[in-house]
Amino acid sequence: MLDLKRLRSNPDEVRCALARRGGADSLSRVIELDEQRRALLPQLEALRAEQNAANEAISAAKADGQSAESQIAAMKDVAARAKLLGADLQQAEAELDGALALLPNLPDADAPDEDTVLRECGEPPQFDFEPRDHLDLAGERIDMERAARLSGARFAYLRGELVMLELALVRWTLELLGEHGFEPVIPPVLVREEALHGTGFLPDTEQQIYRLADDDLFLVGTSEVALASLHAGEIIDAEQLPLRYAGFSPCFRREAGSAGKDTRGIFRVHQFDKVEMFSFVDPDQAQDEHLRLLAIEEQILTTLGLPYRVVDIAINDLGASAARKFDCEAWLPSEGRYRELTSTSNTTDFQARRLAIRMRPQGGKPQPLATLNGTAVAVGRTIIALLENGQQADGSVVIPPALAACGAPATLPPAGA
RNA sequence: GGAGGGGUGGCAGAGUGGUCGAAUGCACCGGUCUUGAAAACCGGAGUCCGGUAACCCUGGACCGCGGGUUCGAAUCCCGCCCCCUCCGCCA
Repeated sequence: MLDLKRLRSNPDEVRCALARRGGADSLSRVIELDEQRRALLPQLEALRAEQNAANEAISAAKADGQSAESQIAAMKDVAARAKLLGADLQQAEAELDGALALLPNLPDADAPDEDTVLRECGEPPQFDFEPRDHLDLAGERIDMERAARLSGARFAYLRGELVMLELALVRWTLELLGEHGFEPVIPPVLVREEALHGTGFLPDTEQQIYRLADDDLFLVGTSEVALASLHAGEIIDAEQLPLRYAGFSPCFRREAGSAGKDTRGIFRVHQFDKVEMFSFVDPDQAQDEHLRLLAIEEQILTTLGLPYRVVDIAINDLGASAARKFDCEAWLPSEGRYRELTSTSNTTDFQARRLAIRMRPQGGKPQPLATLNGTAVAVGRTIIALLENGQQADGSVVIPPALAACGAPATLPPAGA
């Protein structure tokens, strides 16, 4: 949610910023509705003031044992007018809220118009054989045919050593994030609609979200939703910031509209596990924190020995809540190209405003804070990258030594062995 | 799932139609007193939306959330959310 006051006092600044992502038109509608609201509000408040004054007079009269019939009769009319005006105002506010909710966050001035590769790190492995893809390497340890029988397309059974690999990966990541000051969290994955509105996934991406109609609950596509809501409605002392959380949860995505895309394997599935970083910070620290999250993502990829590149995401692909976004894409030998593994967004005060999360500077007034999120490890895709980059001629896979300490096997035997 | 009870300011806790934004206590901040501290005493303090350039001032709103009744609602009525107790069920 954008700041109405800023929008009012600097409409041109906001319009220019929004124009970069094609949202300038809806801005005029918001301004119009805001003016409408502010025209109605004082009228209603004047009537209320009149009522409040009359209430005192009536109570005083009654206390003195006098009749207040004439005043009560007069106030009936005022009450009736206030009721009508109140209905108008309510309607105007509802329309304003609706229009405001449709406006995306203002992009960072540095966010590019086109995806921009910032750097490539690590060397894609050279094979003296034709590299296999992750499904071939995994064999029945990724069982999609049986999963399809159970649940339909884009589901998988993860089996055997790959389960141990996942658990080691998660454990290792949470420990690493702990060293960076992130508290581990396992959040609910079924949430109410407000949480999705608050994080900007609604009304932006409804077709991606599973809904349990009987219970009015939604399955989250990322623990970002639950972590952001952790402090919803709170005022946090500035000295307590930054607050950093590492959420571990399954994620659910309908993938409606991606028919035919990435249909082989577990690159794009309806359910996957993910460790997500989430930070609440002073707005002045938001850009630094964003770079910090990106650095951690890179540290993880580097330690896992995965070649990757960093992409500064184009404004049109930011999503409603992000002002700037960096993706890390890992090299996939079977495809001969980089594919998205992690993503980190600076959502500035956009989510904090919607969720009413504020900070209180020492002795000062509450003000919005900034929130940021970043993938630490998207387990499924990371397993893909580990399998494909660590593969040997015989189909076995060498697992990065860092994971051994958390219980991962040093090598995975070839499929079917 | 069944039966009851309850949601009031940072916390505890009064208030069942009228000068209630809300008693009282604790905690908090400032002051007086004191060599200093404690105690005592005095005072202050919430959030949001307008009027405003404005943290002064001023109008309005906020007693879980949303409606309704009424001249007037923390208080009465309806719906929803949440918490607690008992029974049943259950990983």
